[in-house]
Amino acid sequence: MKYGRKEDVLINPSFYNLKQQKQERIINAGIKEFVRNGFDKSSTNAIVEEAGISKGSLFNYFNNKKDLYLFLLDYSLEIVDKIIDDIDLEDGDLFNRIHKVGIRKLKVQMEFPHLFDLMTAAVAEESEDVRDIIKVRLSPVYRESQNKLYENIDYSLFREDVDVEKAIEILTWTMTGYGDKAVSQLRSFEDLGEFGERYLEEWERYSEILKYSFYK
Amino acid sequence: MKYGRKEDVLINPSFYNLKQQKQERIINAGIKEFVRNGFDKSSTNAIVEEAGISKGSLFNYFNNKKDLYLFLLDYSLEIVDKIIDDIDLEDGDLFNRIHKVGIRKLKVQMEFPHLFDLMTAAVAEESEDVRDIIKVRLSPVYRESQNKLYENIDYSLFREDVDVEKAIEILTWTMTGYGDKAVSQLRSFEDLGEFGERYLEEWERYSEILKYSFYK
DNA sequence: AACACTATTGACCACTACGGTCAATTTAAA
DNA sequence: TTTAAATTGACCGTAGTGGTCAATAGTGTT
Repeated sequence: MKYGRKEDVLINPSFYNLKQQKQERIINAGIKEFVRNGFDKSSTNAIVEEAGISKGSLFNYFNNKKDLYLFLLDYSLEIVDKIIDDIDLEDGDLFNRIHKVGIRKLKVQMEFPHLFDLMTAAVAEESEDVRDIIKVRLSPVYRESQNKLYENIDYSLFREDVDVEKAIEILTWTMTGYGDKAVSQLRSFEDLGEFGERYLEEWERYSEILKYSFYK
Repeated sequence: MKYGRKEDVLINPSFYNLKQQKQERIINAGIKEFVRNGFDKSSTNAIVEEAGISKGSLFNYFNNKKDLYLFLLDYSLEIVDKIIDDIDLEDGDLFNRIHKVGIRKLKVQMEFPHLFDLMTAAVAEESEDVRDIIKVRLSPVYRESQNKLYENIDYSLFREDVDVEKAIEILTWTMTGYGDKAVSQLRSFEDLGEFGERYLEEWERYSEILKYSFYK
């Protein structure tokens, strides 16, 4: 057989035959461990324990630790790609655009809480085993996302006396800041749907403050 | 001898006889490793390598890994305490107060780049060997710092239609955001003094934007 | 009930890195 | 030259690593 030999692919296709719930448990367990400890110091034992499967199963689905990592990275990048693709370039209002992206991100985070953290961790990853290939796979997505998120933005909506670049930075930092705060409070909520609504609603308050400050 | 037995103290006093430069190298190496990997996964081998001393020396100065960690934590907390004590309660302008604290923090970070990160990492530390004692030592300082930083602030300076609580959050997130950005750019500068000046100068730009937005 | 086939397990392997020790060596002081 | 103190790094028992694979459990077919 020329194509599809086991050595060529990251993953054993039988992984996709698992119940979706189990797939998600494995994906989340892997992401969580790699985010927390980086590639080298992450333990496959810890992953199987968190996922509630055996070591043998994990290494049945994935050839080795590295392939597992790369699968998770690709998995995350595809999701980001979809979000980027969905950006509506017609709407030049930065606050609208960020709000829409926020909704999409939130929905993903309900299923995969640390998925976006994996990408920021990957940027800082130092392990020689994966550093080079991370760069190859990550940088085009990064470039694209940065470009498209700010493409065709209507800067005339901003007040003339405000430094647009710095304003956008403040907006970004506020977003991540509020995101972190929300995640840290998430433990107390059981109904993630309700939490999501509250989250988006309260985000509007922050957004309004900055919009009032930065817009004409 | 009743007091000062080696078992009772975190540190062998001969550590203080070392040249200050060497002390700082050891402190920074330890902080860096513990911040990056947490207590359990931090390696004393990595620390001695980074510090440029031998394993025997490290365990001569400190009884064990745990005492080293606690020494570094206490060392950091004392510095934070000093900064808190220096807050001028007469000045009710939040922006002024934060600016002054920022200057103090910056000076510390010139000598100990990751010192404040050790405290935020300590909050999230999960190792059972140190988790309990961290809480005991950390929480009073945290409480004090939060209280005093916002004590006697003149809220009448804020516009009536702005949510002060959220405004302060935005200010905090902008501070940490810009701090992170600055640290990530720090590699390219050799003269830390000059960098510090630029840093504070540019911080003023962000501060002005928010001040203009939030104040009457 | 008996069979065939796949999915899943966890004991096990060779190996690496760990925290900590201490006899031997270097350095500094007297 | 002698003595004392500071520093080293080879070495120890232990624990945890990524990965394997014979054995077992589970499922569907006849």
